[in-house]
Amino acid sequence: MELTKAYDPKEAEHSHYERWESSGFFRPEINQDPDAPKYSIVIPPPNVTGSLHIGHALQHTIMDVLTRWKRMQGYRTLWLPGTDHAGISVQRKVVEQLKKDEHKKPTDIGREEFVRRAWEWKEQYGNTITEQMRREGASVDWTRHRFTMDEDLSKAVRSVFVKLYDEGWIYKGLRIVNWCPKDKTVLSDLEVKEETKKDGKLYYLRYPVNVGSPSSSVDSVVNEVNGSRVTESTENPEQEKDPPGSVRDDQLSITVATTRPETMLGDTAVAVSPRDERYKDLIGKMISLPLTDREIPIIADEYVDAEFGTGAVKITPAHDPNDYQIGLRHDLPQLLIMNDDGTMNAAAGPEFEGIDRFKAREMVVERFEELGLLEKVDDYEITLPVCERCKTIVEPILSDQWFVKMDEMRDMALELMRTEGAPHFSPQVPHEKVYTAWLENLKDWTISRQLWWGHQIPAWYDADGNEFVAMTDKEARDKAGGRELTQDQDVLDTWFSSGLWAFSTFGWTGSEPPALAGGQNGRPTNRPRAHAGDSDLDTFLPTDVLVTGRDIIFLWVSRMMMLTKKFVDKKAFEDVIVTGTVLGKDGKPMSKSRNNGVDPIEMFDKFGVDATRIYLASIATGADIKWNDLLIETYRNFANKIWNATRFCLMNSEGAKVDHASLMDRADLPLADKWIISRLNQTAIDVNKALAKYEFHTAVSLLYHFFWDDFCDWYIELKKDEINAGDVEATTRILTILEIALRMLHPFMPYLTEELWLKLPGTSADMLAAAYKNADATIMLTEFPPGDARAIDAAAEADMQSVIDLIKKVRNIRAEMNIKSSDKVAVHVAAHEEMRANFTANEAQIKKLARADSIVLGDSLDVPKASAKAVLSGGAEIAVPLEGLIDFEKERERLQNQIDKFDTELQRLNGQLSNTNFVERAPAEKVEELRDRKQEIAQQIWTLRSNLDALG
RNA sequence: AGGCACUUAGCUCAGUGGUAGAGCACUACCUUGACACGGUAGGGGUCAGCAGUUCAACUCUGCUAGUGCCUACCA
Repeated sequence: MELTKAYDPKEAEHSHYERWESSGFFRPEINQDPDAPKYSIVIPPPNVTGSLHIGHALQHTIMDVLTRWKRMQGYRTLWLPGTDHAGISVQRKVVEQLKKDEHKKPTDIGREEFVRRAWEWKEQYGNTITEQMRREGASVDWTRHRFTMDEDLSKAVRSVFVKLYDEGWIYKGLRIVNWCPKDKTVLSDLEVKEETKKDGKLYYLRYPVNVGSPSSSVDSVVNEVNGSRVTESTENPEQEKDPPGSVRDDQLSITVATTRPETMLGDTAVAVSPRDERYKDLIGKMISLPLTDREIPIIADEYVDAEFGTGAVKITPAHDPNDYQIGLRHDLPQLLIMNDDGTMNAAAGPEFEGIDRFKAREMVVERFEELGLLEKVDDYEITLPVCERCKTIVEPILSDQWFVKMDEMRDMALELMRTEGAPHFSPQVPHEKVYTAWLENLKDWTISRQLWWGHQIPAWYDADGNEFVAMTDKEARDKAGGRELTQDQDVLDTWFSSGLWAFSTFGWTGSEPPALAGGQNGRPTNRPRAHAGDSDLDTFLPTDVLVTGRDIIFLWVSRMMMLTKKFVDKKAFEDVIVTGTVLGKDGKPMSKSRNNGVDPIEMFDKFGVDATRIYLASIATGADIKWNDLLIETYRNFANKIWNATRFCLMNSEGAKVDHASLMDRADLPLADKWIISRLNQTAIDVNKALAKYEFHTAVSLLYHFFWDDFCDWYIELKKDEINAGDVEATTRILTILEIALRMLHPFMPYLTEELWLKLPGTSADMLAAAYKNADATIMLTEFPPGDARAIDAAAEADMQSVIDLIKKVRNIRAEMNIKSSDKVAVHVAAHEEMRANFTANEAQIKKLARADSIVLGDSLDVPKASAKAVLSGGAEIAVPLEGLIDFEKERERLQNQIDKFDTELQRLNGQLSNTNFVERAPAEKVEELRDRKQEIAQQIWTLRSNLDALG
């Protein structure tokens, strides 16, 4: 069979996936072993609106490597795919479409029609990412694909809501929430990001105090304050340190500082510190709030920091969370002055009604200036809360919303961490600590959203506003005694349904036991084996590992942990692998605005899926990485190397085929074969260990160097002559070694390895792992090489090292002495008997790779002066006679160089060994090791010196 | 403000209480019957700085500097 000269990834990517999928290879049911242990992963469901980005590719690679590895190990393996309904994102797409196509607003078509169109949108565009996942080679079980708004998952959502409500863990109430005026919905704290504005302003507004019956004491306070602190000039440095008390004597007033002047229209008090001497006597007085006809009190509250600003704070309970709390303490009215779109409402007064909040801000400031009440405006760097998705500045606003009480759930999660260390994070530092700390400070979770797309809240109201929470409207009506009810118009936060993902995807609906018998809700199952008759919930939960990014540890991971514990009484997952961030070429996070994004599909096209995958796997777990195409190129080249190594093996494979028996009787095999078998098994053992620890980069590095350095650079080169000569036994062995190596590479490079494996002579369905007996031939169902410790042959490795050392030393001489590659040399070796025997046994290979025409072995060297020399480890010495070719100056330099290197080491060793502290306190083994080393080096230096002297 | 992490070759990054590594880049040679997406041989590092623990520190501890991330507050 003839392969093309260079590997073309597209060829291999073309057909295998479809065959794998349609053959059911991705399904756990492919496993015929009734006692197979299970392995399960649920995918973090990407948004239906999303398309694949490099972060997905990274996470999917890790999940697929684990899934394929475990499947090959014989586990009943499930990687469950799915998508998230992504409330706001989809809603926005449909709104845009509606506006563009029909110039309509959602309210023009009504809720029912809108939701119908959202489904339509989802059906039409929502599978972009699932198609892209096929390209990635992701071995997910598509027959178990779930969508967060599937009927069963929706049922699960309602069950959870009802249960939490009944237990008092879900409540509805008026709170200050984060409001996005563009999306017109509330957001949870986690959906709000911060943006720093350097050009922010701090406005100082003067509020006149009503002096109904001024007491003299007030006057004196005022005067004192005024006299010592008030200054008009903003340039006065005094003022920076010591802000003005700002109560003026001509018109008694109090100055407040604010970054949001428009909210003064909703002020219902001004607060000062109870310990602030400046204002002590103003407490209880009233203020005529400018631009309104309202009078508001001056109150004292601990919250106020006398040192900050003017020491007086305007209180707007309906538009600021802290003010809200103060308002509750002092029983202040809560005056809402904005509409849901960020414009001012009637309560803001006729002058401002209907005006946008930012325009209103300007107007308020202008009016204050006209009234002589704008004391000053300072530049002020401010961080603003913005909507994570649309970047609109979020407005804190008083609103009636649904919340989940988190204290008990938090305790459950903390308990799991404390008692079981669950989930176990990789890397553990810093995530375990961050996760725990976050839980400890957890606040209630706002779960209602003012959207139409999503799970409508299963709460109904009668005409009097009584609340009925139930699974269906019928149930609710029954509860209400048949009265006419209307359902709550809000939907649930998308993360509410995602929080159930670990168990809702396995058929849990909360009402009945899952379809497949067994599976009582909440029954802990500690059985190690998963049996065919069990429900998915029993079989696959807890899942083994969750692979995700840092950004959703709180948003999703923690909630899934809590809700799964609460409703199924199991851990959602044992481990969490937290991937790092793939940064753009400029070292900054990828973003549209920076235009530094990397499209994984482009990478697939340019370098191949396998090269991209193994590159992504080569990034240390959790580490951020700056993107660099050159690195993928390394693995593109690696793929080509594998391709060509296979090509070489196949070129001369007449009569040979993969045969594992050929590696069994190792004792009689040539050194190179013993050596490569030893290396192969050691690599397999180490790769398995690395994967078990989620050290994917270590596994990649082991495989890369085994394949490239050991297998290609040495083994193939050593065996080349035999194989080219048609030695069937030698070819059988190399094909067998190659086959095992391909299996180890498969989880990382599925397409290439499948393509090549199928081409190897002798591969067939008979070679599949025991659990997959009836499946068609595929590398993905062969056994992942476990590595056999008995095949590790230290003596063979040492002998091979000796041969390699010899060849390298001769090559070095050749290169440094500028010997043409076509010129053969004679190699003289002085070595002890055992070593000589080793060299004799491998003479042909040494001659070939060192380009020597003769090897002269003896006790000592007997060569002309015009020879280049070197020492080998193990006390041997070599010489290459270079009659007429030698450059004595160059040779002297070369020898001196070698001496210098050894000398540096010798100095260090001498230093250590002459230190009595070291000799006495270091482990005897270590001391012995250094003494041996010193002796060897001293000997080598002596040899090199005498060679140098001999040159004259 | 608090917390955490990072700083290793020109670049991108691994790594370890006991001789400092890879890929790319660089230098020289090689179109040798698998592969130029290749081969061979090289050059290149006070492991950010300072102090401490230790027989021994790139590795452990503390401090300093720079970088990045997270959490909270921000009238």
